[in-house]
Amino acid sequence: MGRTPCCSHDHLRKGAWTLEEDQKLKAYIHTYGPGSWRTLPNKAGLERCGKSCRLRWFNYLRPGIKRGRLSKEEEHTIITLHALVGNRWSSIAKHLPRRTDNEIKNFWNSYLKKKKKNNNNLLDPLLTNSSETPQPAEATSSPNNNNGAQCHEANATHQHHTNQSTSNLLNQVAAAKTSFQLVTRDSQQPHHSSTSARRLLLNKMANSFSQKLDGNEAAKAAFWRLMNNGEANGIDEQVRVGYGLGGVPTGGVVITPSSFSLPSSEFNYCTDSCNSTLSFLDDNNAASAHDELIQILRYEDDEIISMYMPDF
DNA sequence: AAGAATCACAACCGCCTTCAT
DNA sequence: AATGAAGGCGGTTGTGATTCT
Repeated sequence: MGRTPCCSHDHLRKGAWTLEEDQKLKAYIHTYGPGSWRTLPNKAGLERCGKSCRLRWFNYLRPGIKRGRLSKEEEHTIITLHALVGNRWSSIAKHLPRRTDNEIKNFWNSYLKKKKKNNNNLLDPLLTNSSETPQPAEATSSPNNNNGAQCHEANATHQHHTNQSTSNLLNQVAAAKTSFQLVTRDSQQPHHSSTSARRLLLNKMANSFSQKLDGNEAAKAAFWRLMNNGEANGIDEQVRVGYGLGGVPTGGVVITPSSFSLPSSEFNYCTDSCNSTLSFLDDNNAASAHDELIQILRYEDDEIISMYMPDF
């Protein structure tokens, strides 16, 4: 025998809440506090499902909720966190005080539509609604990816990138406004391993470019030159390694122009400029350090414009 | 000025996990 | 241990407001 039912769904109101209903809900919670959503509607004199009351309270009536347009900083935070954790709106919301997951979700969905409209000349699977876009027949799931939707999108992008010449891609890397983000499955790396993890991921990225584009070692060398001598090439990058994002089980390495602002207060990360002493890890060390790279996101002007799924 | 298109966002739906029974 | 509702969450829809043509 389980719990008693939350409420009979007969004769319950739906749709927009009236001012009177809001006042009843607020008055009840002010007196008795939130919770016990099962019994709340009856006690508060509301003809609503407890679930509906909870939603109304958390997304609209709760004190301290910040409404209105998101600031540029908040947008950056959302974009960055979304790149790391995906559509985990409640997790993202924890890093944006006074904002609700619903609001962030709404923002992202309308943001995506805007970006899709603005970038319709770019092959941009990350920003493309897969339900609206026919997928290539050969785009299949990769065992490296544990997210079905992202996997689908990522492989489509991978195909796109493999069709580009190395020089084209490196030119994009060289463009001051282009940056890459590497996202991994596992965030449980201890902080002290960040450096080796970063080196491993950079190494994989470089290998990926050389192997998957045209197998040209020169491409990898060029990639490293760009990464290691960014300043000399007019590139102003930083490499940041972040783990343990508020307990969210993900992490990543972010390579960005220094103008790209990460929510540093929310991350437990270390910052380290690329240097010329980066060494390639051997396979054994690599496996123990961090071999869970699942995707690379490409940014321009701080906005994600494509995603690359390596097939290591 | 009017209709169409787009945007913004509140609210609902359904699935999954947690937990009371 | 099994059951099933509550709670939490992400996806989606409906609708009023705004902008465009």
